Amino acid sequence: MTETRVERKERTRRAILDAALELCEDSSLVALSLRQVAGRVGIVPTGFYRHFDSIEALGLALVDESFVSLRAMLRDVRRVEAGGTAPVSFAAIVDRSVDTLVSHVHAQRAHFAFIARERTAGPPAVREAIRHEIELCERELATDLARLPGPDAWSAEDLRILSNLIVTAMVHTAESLISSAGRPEAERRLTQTARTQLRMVIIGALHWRSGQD
Amino acid sequence: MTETRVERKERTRRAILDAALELCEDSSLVALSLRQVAGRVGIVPTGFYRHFDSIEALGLALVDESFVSLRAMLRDVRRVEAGGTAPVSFAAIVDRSVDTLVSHVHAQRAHFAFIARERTAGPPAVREAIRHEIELCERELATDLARLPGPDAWSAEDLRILSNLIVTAMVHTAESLISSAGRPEAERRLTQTARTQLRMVIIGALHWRSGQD
DNA sequence: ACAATGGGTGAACGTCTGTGCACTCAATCT
DNA sequence: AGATTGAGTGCACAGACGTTCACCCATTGT
Repeated sequence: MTETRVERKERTRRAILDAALELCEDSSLVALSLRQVAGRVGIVPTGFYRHFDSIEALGLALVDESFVSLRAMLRDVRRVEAGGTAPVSFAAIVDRSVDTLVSHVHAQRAHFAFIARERTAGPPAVREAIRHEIELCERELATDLARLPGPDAWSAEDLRILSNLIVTAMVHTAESLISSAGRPEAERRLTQTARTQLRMVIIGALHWRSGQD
Repeated sequence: MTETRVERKERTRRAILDAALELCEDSSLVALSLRQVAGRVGIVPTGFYRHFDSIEALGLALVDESFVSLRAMLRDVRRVEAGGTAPVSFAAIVDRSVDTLVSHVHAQRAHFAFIARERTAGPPAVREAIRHEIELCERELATDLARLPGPDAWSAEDLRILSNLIVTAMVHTAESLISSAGRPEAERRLTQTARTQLRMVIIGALHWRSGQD
């Protein structure tokens, strides 16, 4: 016996998740059929039920999996920010953060594409799950920002609003990166755009409540 | 005879467009079937072909229609900006612009929801059409911004990047407004968030290239 | 008055869909 | 050793799907 029973089951489950991720890449979960997935995996349609109750349940599992990738990215970004004890410039933080985003989007294309797509087009339960996860990310970002120098004038509400803006911009950047796959010059351009936008936002936030008319 | 022949055809065409817009509201175009649409309209499935070659062609027509609504909004925003001859504050421009966005999203919910959803989840041709239209909007916004006071330090590239950021934030605001339908307090909160974000971005842009570290 | 047009019909096709049910048989438990 | 479990099978069903074709018949152009 080279494989235990639970191992074999887990392997099939993984194959189903991978197949689903690939198959819905150019449409959406709502257009994905149980039979397509089973066919791709190499099992009979009814075998699918041994692992998931429905395509929607599969979708929720894919949400979990995708956000593991996204949180890994956030951890990397945070590690950069808190890197040395010496104070670093905002511009440096921005550049490193964008680089981290780009490399993670490359490494986990399918997961980021899944989130971007199903966020607006998935089954209601999937949409809601993604919305909730993103909200958690925004809250995490807000507490990170609170630790940065210069936020004395930022209220809790301002932090929430700023985090929301930054996350929105980064989600959009990820979407664009995904749809520009394999066009390096377009990607460099997008990267530069993201850097500039993030800097503008930070500068705006730093002058917030002091530079109003 | 109360209706001419072309009128009757146009009426059926409209009914198809409306039915499709409603039916794909809680899924996506890629999950919409020709038979569902025909059934809702009250014609036999084959009758569909008298008006469109495929669901995808229908989708492209819906893109056109939806962007008529979106451009009407942009026209309203522009009218506010260029309102009087007296110089108005950026804050006032922002407030009025956000109000205009909110009221148009209310009035044309289905169109804005369609754009937001199919932008990432529609058939490839539809996605591309939407991406292209949004890019045109960004260019228009860039030329509008160039006319505003204070942009002496903004290069053409800066304008493009700034427009992209603003459009992204507003698309996101529209998405949120749509998914918060019928919860007035959530809507007011979103409106306030959008206002603050837009102000932060403008302030950041105004300090751009002068307040860098 | 007559012929042509074209929006809408209705049946039929082959294919794909989700799901139910009885089954096998190797891995696991007792 | 023997009983149990459970992942995967195979068949069958009813329904939805896109598309074809020949067919109406009211509106139109002549």
